[in-house]
Amino acid sequence: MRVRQATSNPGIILAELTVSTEAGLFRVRYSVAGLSEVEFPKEENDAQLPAAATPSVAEPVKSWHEKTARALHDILAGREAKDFPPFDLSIGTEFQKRVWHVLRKIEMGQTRSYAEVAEMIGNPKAVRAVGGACGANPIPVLIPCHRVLAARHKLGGFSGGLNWKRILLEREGVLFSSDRLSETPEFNWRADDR
DNA sequence: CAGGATCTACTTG
DNA sequence: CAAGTAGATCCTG
Repeated sequence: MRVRQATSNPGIILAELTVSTEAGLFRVRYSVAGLSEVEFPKEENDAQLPAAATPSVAEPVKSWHEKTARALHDILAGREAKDFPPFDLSIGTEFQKRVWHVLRKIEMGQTRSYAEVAEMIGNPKAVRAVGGACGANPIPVLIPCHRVLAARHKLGGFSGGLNWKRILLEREGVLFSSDRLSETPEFNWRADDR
């Protein structure tokens, strides 16, 4: 099996929009199949573009984007996101898609270890490969790869920068072993820290 | 074939 | 307890 997807051209982007949050400006992309990519705010993007509210986009994307924005805000605020846009995960390999699918089952506030995820997909020894699949997750936050920790509740890694993983987990009230504190500079988004 | 967002089991300060 | 080391394992490009 494992037929190489010759069709379904996943690379074609219909629209690239942004979602403005207290944590910065997220950049998201849509294909014909749905949300295909979420990018964490970068310092450069923070110098917000014209991005005046909701740009004019055709209807499929428009409602998808509303859901994306809402879900993003909800999760960042520590609230359960209920409504998601369709996801286009066609760029992934079968293995990665299996992992991403399982990640979606980890509810807010919960965590799993890379080893546990490996077991969930029925490939208990592919622990390290699971880490790779998490890192390849094209839709972070909405597909909660940040809820996967290393053994003994250590933080583990994160492609988008460990600080984001910390922030997201803290927002969800998850406790983790202070792995390594270093790694990142000043982050000042303090969404009303109570 | 080399390299990772790992893990377990030691061994050392 | 924190921090290395070694070997095992498996998916990817």
